[in-house]
Amino acid sequence: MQVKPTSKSANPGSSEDASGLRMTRQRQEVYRVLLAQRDHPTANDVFMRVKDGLPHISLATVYNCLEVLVEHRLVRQVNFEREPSRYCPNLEEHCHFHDQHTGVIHDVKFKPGVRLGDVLDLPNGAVIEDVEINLRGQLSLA
Amino acid sequence: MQVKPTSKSANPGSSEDASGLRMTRQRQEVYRVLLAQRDHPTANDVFMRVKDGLPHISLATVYNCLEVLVEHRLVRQVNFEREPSRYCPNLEEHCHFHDQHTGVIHDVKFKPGVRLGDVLDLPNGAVIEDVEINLRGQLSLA
DNA sequence: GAATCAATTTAGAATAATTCTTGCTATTGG
DNA sequence: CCAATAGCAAGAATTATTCTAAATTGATTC
Repeated sequence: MQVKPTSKSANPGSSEDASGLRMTRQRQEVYRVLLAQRDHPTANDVFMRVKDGLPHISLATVYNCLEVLVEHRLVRQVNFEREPSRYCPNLEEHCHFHDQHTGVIHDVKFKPGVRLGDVLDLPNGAVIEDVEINLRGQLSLA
Repeated sequence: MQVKPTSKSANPGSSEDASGLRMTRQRQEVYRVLLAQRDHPTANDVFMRVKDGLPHISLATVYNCLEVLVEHRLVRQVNFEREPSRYCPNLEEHCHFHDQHTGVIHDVKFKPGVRLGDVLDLPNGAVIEDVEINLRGQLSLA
């Protein structure tokens, strides 16, 4: 029934940011919350924080927003074992160290110049799309 | 009702193996299945395979056995994203490459002499208890 | 401004891997 | 043999996440 040309109805120009993502109020808030407190919160943590600014937001929406932000590579999803996913706005190549004493997750950078292929005996022709390195241990004071 | 046919029922004489684990028939079967087909099966995969030899085993028991084997470090638990856990009897230090084209998970060894501390900018005083490295990508034929 | 129309949000239901509970059986040490 | 402990089975419970369906939004075109 639509006689519409619909040429660009789906995704109007000025509503998207550089990564092609429509920045709705909810997505903004979710993203803002992640940037504001970089402690690798879970979806539920984010939910609780976002409610300050958007009291009517639903948990499903938080999940949707996080999913979209991850897809658009503005945010990384961090999984430790089978614990609830955590979210990290640090886009630098880095990995995660879970201090099991404090529960804190630290970002850990690679030393400069390190390349995976130098370190791992990768199968021939392997094209790596994604790397996830998770460490568990503790920070001894000694 | 039965007056105790102890001698050969389920668990012959020496009950524990080197790792202090009581090797029941169920744990044996679970472990055997993991060793027999090293394709990183899920708990449910293991369940189905074990049923050949032990038709009455329950899924809960498979989970229990896997948990115990992991605790005793005879088996490693492998988690990719939030997918069901997989189990790996390869005890060598290694990591995992998930070929998203075939779904196969390959074991990947470190190149000889590589140490984490050489590669990562670890926090001062970090004692690493466990390392998990997961790669995703594909094996290009070219 | 009104109509349009896909994208988005929402609330709640559904899903599914895993864990827990309970009762029972087997095994071990005394 | 007996008591104590460990392990097993079946099914219920848990829980992070996803799905569904209906309502809303908002950019664009008329």
